Amino acid sequence: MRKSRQEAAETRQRIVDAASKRFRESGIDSTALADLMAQAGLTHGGFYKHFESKEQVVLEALQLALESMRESLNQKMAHTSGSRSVNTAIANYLSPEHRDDPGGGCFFVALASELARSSGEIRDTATAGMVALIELIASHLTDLPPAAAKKKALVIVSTMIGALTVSRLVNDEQLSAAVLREARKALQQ
Amino acid sequence: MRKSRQEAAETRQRIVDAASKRFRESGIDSTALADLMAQAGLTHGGFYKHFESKEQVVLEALQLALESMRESLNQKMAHTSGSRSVNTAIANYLSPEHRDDPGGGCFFVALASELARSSGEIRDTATAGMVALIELIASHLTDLPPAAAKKKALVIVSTMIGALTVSRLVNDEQLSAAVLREARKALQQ
DNA sequence: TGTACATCAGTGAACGCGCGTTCACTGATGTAC
DNA sequence: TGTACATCAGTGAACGCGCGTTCACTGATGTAC
Repeated sequence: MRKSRQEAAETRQRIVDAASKRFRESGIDSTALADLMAQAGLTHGGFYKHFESKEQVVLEALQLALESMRESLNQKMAHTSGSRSVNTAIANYLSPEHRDDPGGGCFFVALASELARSSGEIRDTATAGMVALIELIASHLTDLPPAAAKKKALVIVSTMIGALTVSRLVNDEQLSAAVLREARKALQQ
Repeated sequence: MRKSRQEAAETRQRIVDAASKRFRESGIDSTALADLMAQAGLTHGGFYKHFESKEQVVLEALQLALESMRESLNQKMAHTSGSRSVNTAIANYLSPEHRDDPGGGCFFVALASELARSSGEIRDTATAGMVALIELIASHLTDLPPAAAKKKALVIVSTMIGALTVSRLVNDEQLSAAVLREARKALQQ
């Protein structure tokens, strides 16, 4: 039952895609490899034909999610210029749609606690992804000199991550919506 | 080897204390009951003499941590009045000491992702704790009318939680310190 | 107050389950000639 | 281009381990009289 190289590469990609989504939805520890493999239409035994360990697929899933968030924000920000584009990014990030789609959303918020306890390459990759996100926002704050733009971007990113976290945490639809709305209003200008 | 009622109550308290700390340090799933019991100086078998399930000790550990955070903030805010007291709360929350003591700090940040995936009483308790925290902050924003104070408190709490999350997530001491500092500057006034 | 019995906090072994990982096997694909 | 062999993607069973939970047991505490 050997598969062609292309099929194998596609399989591998399907596993990483599934991992990236399921980890964000259910947490890393709570997601079994058998579940990922089933999601990709396979049985669990074949996992190690593609990855050395669970940790490796975590790393690749993280990389994929970070890249995809960066691209998505970049694309949305491309339509407008300067600080208006930052407003667009904020509005997209702090939307009910993002809140209700953890599997397709920000990896930092979906897995903040697990990432904070990680180490090695995963921690490094998460840090690099965070730096890239901050720099992406800062680079669009063209009204400010670079140093001030970076400082402001730190606050914007912190508030975005915190507000999304809180909006997902609470059980109360009204409060959840209010958190997103007020954070948006506070950050946009 | 039966223990007196008082000793048993003390044992129970020790287990909840250990749980509250270890859960925040290592995550709920990653903390074994045997570990909690060892922390309390016991063997694992006795756990069910005090609790019905792991979920129950999670709930009580959460309640304890929320209450303790509320009390600690309240106490620190009592020394000054009005919006100055909010500055004190912000400074304490967004401090390197808090960042470096997850086991004794904010439960929301230490376990955000696990709490967001929880349900039932745990979710309800987390929501109530969040509401209480927001109201605590709002009640000290005496410059503003209540509705505006609550809206502002939502943003303050979001930024505090986000900044602490980011400061713990990144691997880079300078960036971590800058996030805390800039968030503090942005929120204080 | 003292005595006899019931209760129950704590122990340590055991159970059952899920999970990461390994392994022998299959048969289609890739390669060497 | 065709043939023979090597490779290897995927299967499904099995292993080993950790963990939540249960259980029989112990002996000190609590209670009834």
